[in-house]
Amino acid sequence: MTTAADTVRPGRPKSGQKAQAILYAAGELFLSNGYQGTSMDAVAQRAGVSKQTVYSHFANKEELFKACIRGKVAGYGFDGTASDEHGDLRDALSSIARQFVELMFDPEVIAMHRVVMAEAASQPRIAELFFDSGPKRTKAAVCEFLQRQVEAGRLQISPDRLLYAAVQLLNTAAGMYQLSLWLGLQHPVDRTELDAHLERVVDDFLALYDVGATTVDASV
Amino acid sequence: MTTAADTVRPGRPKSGQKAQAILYAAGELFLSNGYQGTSMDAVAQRAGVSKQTVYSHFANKEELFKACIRGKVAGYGFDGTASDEHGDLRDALSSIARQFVELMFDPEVIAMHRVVMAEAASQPRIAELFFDSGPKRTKAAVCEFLQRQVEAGRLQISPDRLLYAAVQLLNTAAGMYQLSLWLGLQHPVDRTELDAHLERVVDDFLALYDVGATTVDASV
DNA sequence: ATAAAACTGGACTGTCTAGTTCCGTTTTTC
DNA sequence: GAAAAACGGAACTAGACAGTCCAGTTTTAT
Repeated sequence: MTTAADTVRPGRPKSGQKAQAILYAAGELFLSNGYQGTSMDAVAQRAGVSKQTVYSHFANKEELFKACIRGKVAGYGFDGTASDEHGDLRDALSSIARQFVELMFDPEVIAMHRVVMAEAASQPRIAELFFDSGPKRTKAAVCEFLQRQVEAGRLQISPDRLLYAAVQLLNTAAGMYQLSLWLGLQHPVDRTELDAHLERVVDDFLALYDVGATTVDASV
Repeated sequence: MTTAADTVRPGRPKSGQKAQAILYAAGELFLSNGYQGTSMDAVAQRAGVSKQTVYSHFANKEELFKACIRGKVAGYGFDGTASDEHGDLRDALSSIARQFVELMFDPEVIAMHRVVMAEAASQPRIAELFFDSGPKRTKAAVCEFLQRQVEAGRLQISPDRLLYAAVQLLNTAAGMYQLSLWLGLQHPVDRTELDAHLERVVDDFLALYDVGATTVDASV
Protein backbone atom coordinates (compact mmCIF):
# COMPACT_ATOMS: atom_id res chain seq x y z
CA MET A 1 0.00 0.00 0.00
CA THR A 2 1.38 3.35 -0.99
CA THR A 3 -0.22 6.56 0.14
CA ALA A 4 0.47 9.92 -1.39
CA ALA A 5 3.14 10.49 1.22
CA ASP A 6 4.89 7.26 0.38
CA THR A 7 5.10 7.93 -3.34
CA VAL A 8 8.62 8.50 -4.47
CA ARG A 9 8.88 11.88 -6.09
CA PRO A 10 11.76 13.80 -7.58
CA GLY A 11 13.14 16.64 -5.55
CA ARG A 12 14.12 17.00 -1.96
CA PRO A 13 11.92 15.02 0.39
CA LYS A 14 10.42 16.54 3.53
CA SER A 15 12.66 16.19 6.50
CA GLY A 16 11.12 14.05 9.20
CA GLN A 17 13.58 15.51 11.65
CA LYS A 18 12.28 19.01 11.03
CA ALA A 19 8.73 17.80 11.52
CA GLN A 20 9.79 16.25 14.80
CA ALA A 21 11.58 19.41 15.89
CA ILE A 22 8.50 21.46 15.09
CA LEU A 23 6.24 19.09 16.99
CA TYR A 24 8.56 19.08 19.98
CA ALA A 25 8.89 22.84 20.10
CA ALA A 26 5.17 23.33 19.62
CA GLY A 27 4.46 20.82 22.37
CA GLU A 28 6.59 22.70 24.85
CA LEU A 29 5.05 26.04 23.96
CA PHE A 30 1.44 24.90 23.79
CA LEU A 31 1.68 23.12 27.12
CA SER A 32 3.25 26.01 28.94
CA ASN A 33 1.58 28.96 27.23
CA GLY A 34 -1.68 27.55 25.96
CA TYR A 35 -3.03 27.60 22.44
CA GLN A 36 -3.74 31.29 22.16
CA GLY A 37 -0.57 32.14 24.02
CA THR A 38 1.62 30.44 21.45
CA SER A 39 2.56 32.09 18.19
CA MET A 40 3.65 30.34 15.05
CA ASP A 41 6.71 32.58 14.94
CA ALA A 42 7.69 31.35 18.39
CA VAL A 43 7.23 27.74 17.29
CA ALA A 44 9.37 28.26 14.20
CA GLN A 45 12.07 30.03 16.17
CA ARG A 46 12.23 27.43 18.91
CA ALA A 47 12.27 24.61 16.39
CA GLY A 48 15.15 26.34 14.59
CA VAL A 49 13.20 26.39 11.39
CA SER A 50 11.62 28.95 9.13
CA LYS A 51 7.95 29.71 9.42
CA GLN A 52 7.47 28.55 5.87
CA THR A 53 8.71 25.14 6.85
CA VAL A 54 6.26 24.99 9.71
CA TYR A 55 3.46 25.67 7.27
CA SER A 56 4.80 23.15 4.80
CA HIS A 57 4.47 20.41 7.42
CA PHE A 58 1.28 21.56 9.09
CA ALA A 59 -1.55 23.28 7.30
CA ASN A 60 -2.21 25.77 10.07
CA LYS A 61 -2.02 26.41 13.78
CA GLU A 62 -5.01 24.24 14.59
CA GLU A 63 -3.64 21.23 12.74
CA LEU A 64 -0.30 21.66 14.47
CA PHE A 65 -2.04 21.76 17.82
CA LYS A 66 -4.01 18.61 17.07
CA ALA A 67 -0.87 16.78 15.98
CA CYS A 68 0.80 17.79 19.23
CA ILE A 69 -2.01 16.53 21.42
CA ARG A 70 -2.20 13.30 19.46
CA GLY A 71 1.49 12.68 19.91
CA LYS A 72 1.53 13.51 23.61
CA VAL A 73 -1.49 11.39 24.45
CA ALA A 74 -0.09 8.43 22.57
CA GLY A 75 3.03 8.68 24.70
CA TYR A 76 1.19 8.44 27.99
CA GLY A 77 0.07 4.86 28.14
CA PHE A 78 -1.49 3.52 31.30
CA ASP A 79 -0.20 0.01 31.67
CA GLY A 80 -1.56 -0.46 35.16
CA THR A 81 -3.38 -3.60 34.18
CA ALA A 82 -0.20 -5.36 33.24
CA SER A 83 -0.16 -6.28 36.91
CA ASP A 84 0.15 -10.01 37.34
CA GLU A 85 -3.22 -11.72 37.49
CA HIS A 86 -2.08 -14.27 39.97
CA GLY A 87 -0.36 -12.05 42.48
CA ASP A 88 -1.98 -10.45 45.48
CA LEU A 89 -5.17 -8.61 44.60
CA ARG A 90 -4.43 -5.88 47.10
CA ASP A 91 -1.04 -5.31 45.57
CA ALA A 92 -2.50 -5.14 42.10
CA LEU A 93 -5.13 -2.58 43.12
CA SER A 94 -2.53 -0.63 45.01
CA SER A 95 -0.28 -0.61 41.98
CA ILE A 96 -3.07 0.60 39.71
CA ALA A 97 -3.98 3.38 42.11
CA ARG A 98 -0.38 4.43 42.57
CA GLN A 99 0.34 4.44 38.87
CA PHE A 100 -2.69 6.57 38.22
CA VAL A 101 -1.85 9.07 40.93
CA GLU A 102 1.70 9.33 39.69
CA LEU A 103 0.45 9.88 36.17
CA MET A 104 -1.74 12.67 37.47
CA PHE A 105 1.22 14.20 39.26
CA ASP A 106 3.24 14.44 36.07
CA PRO A 107 3.58 18.15 35.24
CA GLU A 108 3.21 17.46 31.55
CA VAL A 109 0.00 15.53 32.09
CA ILE A 110 -1.33 18.35 34.24
CA ALA A 111 -0.44 20.92 31.60
CA MET A 112 -2.12 18.72 29.03
CA HIS A 113 -5.38 18.60 30.92
CA ARG A 114 -5.27 22.32 31.43
CA VAL A 115 -4.67 23.18 27.81
CA VAL A 116 -7.24 20.75 26.46
CA MET A 117 -9.86 21.96 28.92
CA ALA A 118 -9.14 25.56 28.08
CA GLU A 119 -9.55 24.89 24.38
CA ALA A 120 -12.43 22.45 24.75
CA ALA A 121 -15.07 25.06 24.01
CA SER A 122 -13.56 26.17 20.73
CA GLN A 123 -12.08 22.80 19.73
CA PRO A 124 -14.55 20.09 20.68
CA ARG A 125 -12.87 17.50 18.51
CA ILE A 126 -9.58 17.96 20.34
CA ALA A 127 -11.30 17.38 23.64
CA GLU A 128 -12.91 14.24 22.27
CA LEU A 129 -9.64 12.99 20.84
CA PHE A 130 -7.89 13.57 24.14
CA PHE A 131 -10.61 11.98 26.19
CA ASP A 132 -10.95 8.89 24.04
CA SER A 133 -7.27 8.14 23.82
CA GLY A 134 -6.53 9.19 27.37
CA PRO A 135 -8.90 8.96 30.32
CA LYS A 136 -11.42 6.76 28.53
CA ARG A 137 -8.78 4.21 27.65
CA THR A 138 -7.51 4.20 31.22
CA LYS A 139 -10.98 3.63 32.63
CA ALA A 140 -11.57 0.82 30.16
CA ALA A 141 -8.29 -0.83 31.12
CA VAL A 142 -9.18 -0.78 34.80
CA CYS A 143 -12.65 -2.06 33.95
CA GLU A 144 -11.17 -5.03 32.18
CA PHE A 145 -8.87 -5.74 35.07
CA LEU A 146 -11.77 -5.69 37.51
CA GLN A 147 -13.80 -7.87 35.17
CA ARG A 148 -11.07 -10.48 35.20
CA GLN A 149 -10.90 -10.39 38.98
CA VAL A 150 -14.65 -10.88 39.16
CA GLU A 151 -14.39 -13.84 36.81
CA ALA A 152 -11.60 -15.26 38.92
CA GLY A 153 -13.84 -15.00 41.96
CA ARG A 154 -11.66 -12.46 43.71
CA LEU A 155 -14.10 -9.57 43.59
CA GLN A 156 -17.84 -9.11 43.82
CA ILE A 157 -19.01 -6.48 41.35
CA SER A 158 -22.23 -6.68 39.41
CA PRO A 159 -21.69 -6.09 35.68
CA ASP A 160 -23.55 -2.78 35.64
CA ARG A 161 -21.34 -1.52 38.44
CA LEU A 162 -18.02 -2.25 36.76
CA LEU A 163 -17.43 1.18 35.26
CA TYR A 164 -18.64 2.86 38.41
CA ALA A 165 -16.22 0.81 40.50
CA ALA A 166 -13.32 1.54 38.17
CA VAL A 167 -13.97 5.27 38.30
CA GLN A 168 -14.44 5.02 42.04
CA LEU A 169 -11.01 3.49 42.47
CA LEU A 170 -9.21 5.97 40.25
CA ASN A 171 -11.17 8.88 41.58
CA THR A 172 -10.70 8.27 45.24
CA ALA A 173 -7.03 7.67 44.53
CA ALA A 174 -6.35 10.89 42.64
CA GLY A 175 -9.44 12.96 43.34
CA MET A 176 -8.02 14.18 46.60
CA TYR A 177 -5.33 16.08 44.72
CA GLN A 178 -6.78 16.50 41.26
CA LEU A 179 -8.26 19.98 41.36
CA SER A 180 -5.43 21.41 43.44
CA LEU A 181 -2.99 20.03 40.92
CA TRP A 182 -4.84 21.48 37.98
CA LEU A 183 -5.00 24.81 39.74
CA GLY A 184 -1.29 24.65 40.43
CA LEU A 185 -1.80 24.76 44.18
CA GLN A 186 -0.58 21.31 45.15
CA HIS A 187 2.86 20.73 46.53
CA PRO A 188 4.36 17.38 45.67
CA VAL A 189 2.89 14.95 48.14
CA ASP A 190 4.99 13.33 50.78
CA ARG A 191 5.84 9.74 50.03
CA THR A 192 4.60 8.30 53.31
CA GLU A 193 1.46 10.43 53.16
CA LEU A 194 0.72 9.13 49.70
CA ASP A 195 1.29 5.56 50.85
CA ALA A 196 -1.16 6.02 53.69
CA HIS A 197 -3.69 7.57 51.36
CA LEU A 198 -3.42 4.77 48.84
CA GLU A 199 -3.79 2.16 51.54
CA ARG A 200 -7.03 3.79 52.62
CA VAL A 201 -8.24 3.85 49.06
CA VAL A 202 -7.55 0.18 48.53
CA ASP A 203 -8.98 -0.71 51.92
CA ASP A 204 -12.21 1.05 51.10
CA PHE A 205 -12.37 -0.52 47.69
CA LEU A 206 -11.89 -3.99 49.13
CA ALA A 207 -14.38 -3.29 51.88
CA LEU A 208 -16.95 -2.65 49.18
CA TYR A 209 -16.08 -5.28 46.63
CA ASP A 210 -14.00 -8.02 48.22
CA VAL A 211 -15.62 -11.43 48.14
CA GLY A 212 -15.67 -11.49 51.92
CA ALA A 213 -17.11 -7.99 52.25
CA THR A 214 -20.49 -7.42 53.82
CA THR A 215 -22.92 -5.89 51.41
CA VAL A 216 -25.06 -3.38 53.20
CA ASP A 217 -28.57 -3.53 51.83
CA ALA A 218 -30.33 -0.46 53.10
CA SER A 219 -33.58 -1.06 51.25
CA VAL A 220 -34.63 -3.60 53.83
CA MET B 1 -15.06 54.54 59.52
CA THR B 2 -14.75 56.24 56.17
CA THR B 3 -12.58 54.85 53.43
CA ALA B 4 -11.42 56.85 50.45
CA ALA B 5 -14.38 55.53 48.48
CA ASP B 6 -16.84 56.67 51.11
CA THR B 7 -15.59 60.20 51.27
CA VAL B 8 -18.07 62.64 49.84
CA ARG B 9 -16.41 64.52 47.03
CA PRO B 10 -17.66 67.19 44.70
CA GLY B 11 -18.41 66.18 41.17
CA ARG B 12 -20.32 63.37 39.59
CA PRO B 13 -20.10 60.12 41.49
CA LYS B 14 -19.22 56.84 39.76
CA SER B 15 -22.23 54.94 38.60
CA GLY B 16 -22.64 51.66 40.39
CA GLN B 17 -24.92 50.52 37.61
CA LYS B 18 -22.20 50.99 35.03
CA ALA B 19 -19.78 49.08 37.20
CA GLN B 20 -22.32 46.26 37.42
CA ALA B 21 -22.90 46.31 33.67
CA ILE B 22 -19.17 46.12 33.05
CA LEU B 23 -18.78 43.26 35.50
CA TYR B 24 -21.68 41.39 33.97
CA ALA B 25 -20.45 41.83 30.41
CA ALA B 26 -16.92 40.91 31.37
CA GLY B 27 -18.19 37.83 33.18
CA GLU B 28 -20.01 36.59 30.11
CA LEU B 29 -17.04 37.18 27.85
CA PHE B 30 -14.37 35.81 30.18
CA LEU B 31 -16.37 32.67 30.86
CA SER B 32 -17.06 31.92 27.24
CA ASN B 33 -13.87 33.15 25.59
CA GLY B 34 -11.29 32.89 28.32
CA TYR B 35 -9.01 35.61 29.62
CA GLN B 36 -6.78 35.98 26.64
CA GLY B 37 -9.71 35.58 24.28
CA THR B 38 -11.48 38.61 25.71
CA SER B 39 -10.57 42.16 24.75
CA MET B 40 -11.30 45.27 26.73
CA ASP B 41 -12.96 46.77 23.68
CA ALA B 42 -15.36 43.85 23.57
CA VAL B 43 -16.13 44.29 27.25
CA ALA B 44 -16.81 48.00 26.84
CA GLN B 45 -18.98 47.41 23.80
CA ARG B 46 -21.06 44.66 25.39
CA ALA B 47 -21.50 46.68 28.57
CA GLY B 48 -22.71 49.58 26.46
CA VAL B 49 -20.04 51.81 27.89
CA SER B 50 -16.93 53.56 26.69
CA LYS B 51 -13.56 52.03 27.24
CA GLN B 52 -12.66 55.06 29.30
CA THR B 53 -15.40 54.18 31.73
CA VAL B 54 -14.17 50.63 31.99
CA TYR B 55 -10.74 51.88 32.94
CA SER B 56 -12.19 54.38 35.37
CA HIS B 57 -13.82 51.55 37.31
CA PHE B 58 -11.12 48.90 36.96
CA ALA B 59 -7.45 49.66 36.84
CA ASN B 60 -6.69 47.11 34.15
CA LYS B 61 -7.72 43.86 32.56
CA GLU B 62 -6.30 41.72 35.34
CA GLU B 63 -8.15 43.61 38.06
CA LEU B 64 -11.35 43.35 36.08
CA PHE B 65 -10.84 39.61 35.74
CA LYS B 66 -10.21 39.19 39.45
CA ALA B 67 -13.31 41.21 40.30
CA CYS B 68 -15.35 38.97 37.99
CA ILE B 69 -14.13 35.75 39.55
CA ARG B 70 -14.66 37.11 43.03
CA GLY B 71 -18.22 38.06 42.21
CA LYS B 72 -19.07 34.77 40.54
CA VAL B 73 -17.58 32.61 43.26
CA ALA B 74 -19.40 34.56 45.95
CA GLY B 75 -22.64 33.85 44.15
CA TYR B 76 -22.23 30.12 44.18
CA GLY B 77 -22.70 29.17 47.76
CA PHE B 78 -22.94 25.54 48.71
CA ASP B 79 -25.58 25.30 51.40
CA GLY B 80 -25.72 21.54 51.40
CA THR B 81 -25.09 21.38 55.10
CA ALA B 82 -28.21 23.30 55.88
CA SER B 83 -29.82 19.88 55.76
CA ASP B 84 -31.69 19.20 58.97
CA GLU B 85 -29.54 17.56 61.55
CA HIS B 86 -32.34 15.49 62.91
CA GLY B 87 -33.79 14.10 59.71
CA ASP B 88 -32.73 10.91 58.02
CA LEU B 89 -28.97 10.63 57.63
CA ARG B 90 -29.34 8.95 54.27
CA ASP B 91 -31.51 11.76 53.02
CA ALA B 92 -29.05 14.35 54.21
CA LEU B 93 -26.11 12.65 52.50
CA SER B 94 -28.17 12.18 49.39
CA SER B 95 -29.10 15.84 49.39
CA ILE B 96 -25.49 16.92 49.78
CA ALA B 97 -24.39 14.68 46.94
CA ARG B 98 -27.20 15.82 44.69
CA GLN B 99 -26.60 19.46 45.38
CA PHE B 100 -22.93 19.08 44.60
CA VAL B 101 -23.55 17.23 41.36
CA GLU B 102 -26.09 19.80 40.26
CA LEU B 103 -23.64 22.56 41.06
CA MET B 104 -21.08 20.80 38.91
CA PHE B 105 -23.59 20.53 36.08
CA ASP B 106 -24.17 24.26 36.01
CA PRO B 107 -22.71 25.53 32.74
CA GLU B 108 -21.45 28.66 34.40
CA VAL B 109 -19.66 26.70 37.10
CA ILE B 110 -18.10 24.52 34.44
CA ALA B 111 -16.94 27.54 32.47
CA MET B 112 -15.55 28.97 35.66
CA HIS B 113 -13.43 25.94 36.39
CA ARG B 114 -12.19 25.92 32.83
CA VAL B 115 -11.18 29.55 32.78
CA VAL B 116 -9.52 29.50 36.17
CA MET B 117 -7.59 26.35 35.33
CA ALA B 118 -6.49 27.80 32.03
CA GLU B 119 -5.23 30.94 33.71
CA ALA B 120 -3.85 29.21 36.80
CA ALA B 121 -0.31 29.14 35.47
CA SER B 122 -0.10 32.86 34.80
CA GLN B 123 -2.40 33.98 37.61
CA PRO B 124 -1.69 31.84 40.66
CA ARG B 125 -3.47 34.22 43.00
CA ILE B 126 -6.68 33.91 41.02
CA ALA B 127 -6.51 30.15 41.28
CA GLU B 128 -5.95 30.41 45.00
CA LEU B 129 -8.79 32.86 45.43
CA PHE B 130 -11.12 30.60 43.49
CA PHE B 131 -10.09 27.49 45.33
CA ASP B 132 -10.35 28.98 48.78
CA SER B 133 -13.73 30.55 48.31
CA GLY B 134 -15.10 27.71 46.19
CA PRO B 135 -14.09 24.06 46.46
CA LYS B 136 -12.25 24.45 49.74
CA ARG B 137 -15.24 26.02 51.42
CA THR B 138 -17.48 23.26 50.12
CA LYS B 139 -15.19 20.56 51.42
CA ALA B 140 -15.01 22.26 54.79
CA ALA B 141 -18.78 22.50 54.98
CA VAL B 142 -19.20 18.80 54.28
CA CYS B 143 -16.46 18.05 56.81
CA GLU B 144 -18.33 19.94 59.47
CA PHE B 145 -21.53 18.13 58.63
CA LEU B 146 -19.82 14.76 58.92
CA GLN B 147 -18.19 15.86 62.15
CA ARG B 148 -21.58 16.63 63.64
CA GLN B 149 -22.92 13.25 62.54
CA VAL B 150 -19.97 11.57 64.17
CA GLU B 151 -20.59 13.47 67.37
CA ALA B 152 -24.26 12.50 67.23
CA GLY B 153 -23.20 8.88 66.95
CA ARG B 154 -24.65 8.40 63.47
CA LEU B 155 -21.36 7.88 61.65
CA GLN B 156 -18.06 6.20 62.43
CA ILE B 157 -15.20 8.30 61.04
CA SER B 158 -11.89 8.76 62.75
CA PRO B 159 -10.88 12.43 62.98
CA ASP B 160 -7.95 12.09 60.59
CA ARG B 161 -10.27 10.57 58.03
CA LEU B 162 -12.85 13.33 58.02
CA LEU B 163 -11.51 15.31 55.09
CA TYR B 164 -10.81 12.14 53.16
CA ALA B 165 -14.38 10.98 53.70
CA ALA B 166 -15.83 14.33 52.66
CA VAL B 167 -13.82 14.37 49.47
CA GLN B 168 -14.74 10.76 48.89
CA LEU B 169 -18.43 11.55 49.05
CA LEU B 170 -18.26 14.57 46.77
CA ASN B 171 -15.85 12.91 44.44
CA THR B 172 -17.69 9.69 43.89
CA ALA B 173 -20.85 11.72 43.42
CA ALA B 174 -19.53 14.07 40.75
CA GLY B 175 -16.29 12.44 39.70
CA MET B 176 -18.06 10.16 37.30
CA TYR B 177 -19.00 13.14 35.15
CA GLN B 178 -16.46 15.77 36.14
CA LEU B 179 -13.84 15.47 33.44
CA SER B 180 -16.36 14.88 30.67
CA LEU B 181 -18.18 18.00 31.78
CA TRP B 182 -15.06 20.09 31.81
CA LEU B 183 -14.17 18.80 28.39
CA GLY B 184 -17.64 19.66 27.15
CA LEU B 185 -18.39 16.05 26.25
CA GLN B 186 -21.12 15.26 28.74
CA HIS B 187 -24.77 15.38 27.81
CA PRO B 188 -27.10 16.34 30.62
CA VAL B 189 -27.62 13.21 32.63
CA ASP B 190 -30.94 11.46 32.75
CA ARG B 191 -32.84 12.09 35.95
CA THR B 192 -33.42 8.44 36.81
CA GLU B 193 -29.83 7.58 35.94
CA LEU B 194 -28.59 10.29 38.25
CA ASP B 195 -30.88 9.06 41.03
CA ALA B 196 -29.53 5.55 40.69
CA HIS B 197 -25.97 6.84 40.69
CA LEU B 198 -26.49 8.94 43.79
CA GLU B 199 -28.10 6.04 45.61
CA ARG B 200 -25.04 3.95 44.91
CA VAL B 201 -22.81 6.71 46.16
CA VAL B 202 -24.69 7.06 49.42
CA ASP B 203 -24.94 3.30 49.83
CA ASP B 204 -21.19 2.95 49.48
CA PHE B 205 -20.58 5.82 51.84
CA LEU B 206 -22.83 4.33 54.47
CA ALA B 207 -21.33 0.90 53.95
CA LEU B 208 -17.99 2.40 54.89
CA TYR B 209 -18.94 4.78 57.65
CA ASP B 210 -22.35 3.87 59.03
CA VAL B 211 -22.27 2.92 62.69
CA GLY B 212 -23.44 -0.58 61.82
CA ALA B 213 -20.93 -1.07 59.00
CA THR B 214 -18.33 -3.81 59.16
CA THR B 215 -14.83 -2.46 59.08
CA VAL B 216 -12.68 -4.73 56.99
CA ASP B 217 -9.26 -5.01 58.52
CA ALA B 218 -7.08 -6.67 55.95
CA SER B 219 -3.85 -6.41 57.88
CA VAL B 220 -4.87 -9.43 59.96
C1' DA C 1 23.37 17.75 -15.46
C1' DT C 2 18.74 18.82 -14.70
C1' DA C 3 14.48 19.19 -12.70
C1' DA C 4 11.74 19.16 -8.67
C1' DA C 5 10.90 20.00 -4.30
C1' DA C 6 12.26 21.43 0.58
C1' DC C 7 14.19 24.92 2.84
C1' DT C 8 15.86 29.83 4.55
C1' DG C 9 15.11 34.53 5.62
C1' DG C 10 12.71 38.10 5.23
C1' DA C 11 9.07 41.25 3.83
C1' DC C 12 4.40 42.03 3.73
C1' DT C 13 -0.87 42.30 4.51
C1' DG C 14 -4.70 42.88 7.18
C1' DT C 15 -6.36 42.61 11.46
C1' DC C 16 -6.46 42.75 16.14
C1' DT C 17 -4.67 44.12 20.83
C1' DA C 18 -3.86 46.86 25.54
C1' DG C 19 -3.34 50.82 27.26
C1' DT C 20 -3.37 55.81 27.23
C1' DT C 21 -4.80 60.40 26.11
C1' DC C 22 -7.37 64.03 24.05
C1' DC C 23 -11.69 66.88 23.95
C1' DG C 24 -16.24 68.06 24.74
C1' DT C 25 -20.46 66.89 27.43
C1' DT C 26 -23.13 65.70 31.39
C1' DT C 27 -24.02 65.12 36.08
C1' DT C 28 -23.57 66.10 40.80
C1' DT C 29 -21.94 68.34 44.99
C1' DC C 30 -20.37 72.43 47.31
C1' DG D 1 -23.21 79.35 39.80
C1' DA D 2 -18.71 77.05 40.03
C1' DA D 3 -15.81 73.29 40.47
C1' DA D 4 -14.95 68.54 40.17
C1' DA D 5 -15.40 64.35 38.36
C1' DA D 6 -17.71 60.79 35.43
C1' DC D 7 -18.87 60.04 30.95
C1' DG D 8 -18.87 59.28 25.39
C1' DG D 9 -16.29 59.04 21.33
C1' DA D 10 -12.47 58.94 19.08
C1' DA D 11 -7.81 58.88 18.17
C1' DC D 12 -3.15 57.27 18.88
C1' DT D 13 1.01 54.30 20.22
C1' DA D 14 3.32 50.44 19.77
C1' DG D 15 2.99 46.03 19.09
C1' DA D 16 1.51 40.99 18.13
C1' DC D 17 -0.65 37.80 15.28
C1' DA D 18 -1.77 34.20 11.27
C1' DG D 19 -0.91 33.53 7.03
C1' DT D 20 1.13 34.53 2.34
C1' DC D 21 4.61 35.38 -0.90
C1' DC D 22 9.05 35.68 -3.02
C1' DA D 23 14.01 35.29 -4.18
C1' DG D 24 17.57 32.61 -3.44
C1' DT D 25 19.78 28.17 -1.56
C1' DT D 26 20.16 23.32 -0.63
C1' DT D 27 19.05 18.71 -1.17
C1' DT D 28 17.56 14.81 -3.75
C1' DA D 29 15.96 11.67 -7.58
C1' DT D 30 16.08 10.87 -12.32
